[in-house]
Amino acid sequence: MKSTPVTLKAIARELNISLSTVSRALRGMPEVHADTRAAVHRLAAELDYQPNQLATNLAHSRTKTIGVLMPSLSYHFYSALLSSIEDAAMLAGYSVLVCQSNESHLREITNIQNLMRSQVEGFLIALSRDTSSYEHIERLTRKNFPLVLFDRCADGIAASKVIIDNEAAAFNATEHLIEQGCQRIGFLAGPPNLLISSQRVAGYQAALARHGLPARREHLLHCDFTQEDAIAQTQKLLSQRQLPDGLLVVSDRVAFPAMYTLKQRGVRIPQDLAIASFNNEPFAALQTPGLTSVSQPLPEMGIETVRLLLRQLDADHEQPPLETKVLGTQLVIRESSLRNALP
Amino acid sequence: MKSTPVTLKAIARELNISLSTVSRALRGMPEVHADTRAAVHRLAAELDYQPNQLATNLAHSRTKTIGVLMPSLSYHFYSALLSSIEDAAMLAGYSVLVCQSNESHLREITNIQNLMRSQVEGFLIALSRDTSSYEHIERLTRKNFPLVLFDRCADGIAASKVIIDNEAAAFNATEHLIEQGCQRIGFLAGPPNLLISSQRVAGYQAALARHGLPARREHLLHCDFTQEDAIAQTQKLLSQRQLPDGLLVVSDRVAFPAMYTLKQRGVRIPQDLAIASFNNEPFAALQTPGLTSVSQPLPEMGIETVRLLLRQLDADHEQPPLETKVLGTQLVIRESSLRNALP
DNA sequence: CTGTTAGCGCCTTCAG
DNA sequence: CTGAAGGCGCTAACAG
Repeated sequence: MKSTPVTLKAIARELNISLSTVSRALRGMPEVHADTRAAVHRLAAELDYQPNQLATNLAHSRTKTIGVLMPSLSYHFYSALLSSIEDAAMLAGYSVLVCQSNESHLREITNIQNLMRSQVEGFLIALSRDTSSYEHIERLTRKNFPLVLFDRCADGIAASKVIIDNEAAAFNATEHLIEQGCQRIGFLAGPPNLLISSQRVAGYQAALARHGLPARREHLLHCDFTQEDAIAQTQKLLSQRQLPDGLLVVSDRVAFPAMYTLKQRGVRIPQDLAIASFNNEPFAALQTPGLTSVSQPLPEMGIETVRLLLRQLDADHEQPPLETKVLGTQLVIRESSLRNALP
Repeated sequence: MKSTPVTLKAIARELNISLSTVSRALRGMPEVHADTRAAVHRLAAELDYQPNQLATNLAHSRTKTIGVLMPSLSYHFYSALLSSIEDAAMLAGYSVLVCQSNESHLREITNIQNLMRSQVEGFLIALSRDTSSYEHIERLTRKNFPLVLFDRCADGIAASKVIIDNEAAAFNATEHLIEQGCQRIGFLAGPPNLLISSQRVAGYQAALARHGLPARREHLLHCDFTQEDAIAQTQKLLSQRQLPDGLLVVSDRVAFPAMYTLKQRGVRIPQDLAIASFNNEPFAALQTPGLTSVSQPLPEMGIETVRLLLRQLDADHEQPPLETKVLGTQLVIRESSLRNALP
């Protein structure tokens, strides 16, 4: 049996004063008599009064809430990023409503609708893997609804963005493998429709070209981010006539199962095959051998994402300035790619 | 410049009909003329009308929302559980508001307050590591506020609970190590104030006793769930005079860094030290050697948790029946603990 | 310093 | 079938 919630009206009645006085007292407005204020606070505490945020927000027509839409919280990358986003938002007095698209285009659309209905004041979105058209996003931008895309972006959407320089990062990682003596470098890339995929492929190919290495078609494999597909694609790679001696991987969560599969098949890392990956999740350091991986500046990314959104939120009734923030990355080198140092 | 949102009033004015007719039409109430209804729907679609959920909820005094409070979404266990909770809740027409306590007692308290203000109709809570008193929880139970504790529970709280049989699971895992020939089994346990810790310790000690093995004080180490402490405690274990030849670990996220440290130090797994752990995260299978781990029925746990809450939600104005649901687990045996099969 | 009044956007009687 | 009126809990002028 739930007791009826305590309202302003209730404590006003109890104290025989007006509702608005109670409201003022509780919100610490100056023009309330000390005694009244004290009495109100005492009773409120006693009754464990909690303001109804729905009502407050409705009255204010302002929720101070932002909606965050991510592919999946079970990706370490996103859950870690979420923490930093929440912190930055809280610092600015905003709270956060999170939704997972589960990599589904459809769910992304309904999530956006739900968040809209919840009156979020702006969006932070990383697109789902299966998002193939951007009508739902453009509906927001057309209304000038505050929006920042991060990590998973798409070309041609007129929105602020926070990304890393995927091409440069892939270039560097590939070049690192080349410097370690790799001649035939494969790429376990992400789904082809994701921009992060194609950008990383571009960087990878640029590095190969730069060093006069051929970009073999059969060494470029696409895989979604599931463990099953990671294993399947790795096996596919292993079934080829000419095996690669270096491998770039689109993300650690693909690289882990790939390494596992390789080790199972007796491929020595890095002697037979050197590996470099993206994201530098905590487990990368715990792999045997330690996994070389591109570290993304998660805290900074969260802060920047929120900052770009706040800028739009504050620029009320003005043309919000669009901005694309490109963050730097760092290749964290571990044993999985270190062949030169080998005996 | 954000355009003003579309309201019922706006489309009523536009159509020269009353607001309530619009409301009825949009909600598919039967008593609306087909033509009116069509016109309303058309305009609503054209204007991309989104009902203001704040207002709806306020009018209904019902949010159909439940609050979920977890230690951290970056633990795979919790993010996976969240998915199943969200699915189950959605199926019942509820949405979910998630908060992370970040293992902090204080944050847990403020999270509960915030969720209360957001008018959640009930709570699903896994206690934080640092939660040392339960006043904030009992304040809820005293009001008969719908609440289910899961995974991280505490004795003496009068609430429904969904847990696994920690003692039995630890017993089985320990016994498995004994059967594999381990004589000196250590336990990298969790923080002592957590019930899951002490229950697992109890099961571990019971198994030792059952098989006439001594429970050495120095082989029982407590560690929080951070990677740093996992490594530190493992090193502590290794610095002892008599090393254990078997090790139970409170969770995979502790076991992974522990295995890493052991391998670094040249300890062979399982030959020198057999390991079993809890949670059976996806990466457990990808370790070398594969990590033996207690698998928890995540989907079932999410469903049960929601079910117990719904039961309270529906039992409006009646004494909600308390229930503790104990779920079974399964020990997934992999190479990290298989000594008998060794050559 | 305090009370009254009028909304916020929507739902729900109750009359037509 | 449709409209008008009151209310959800709170805030914000506007008077005293």
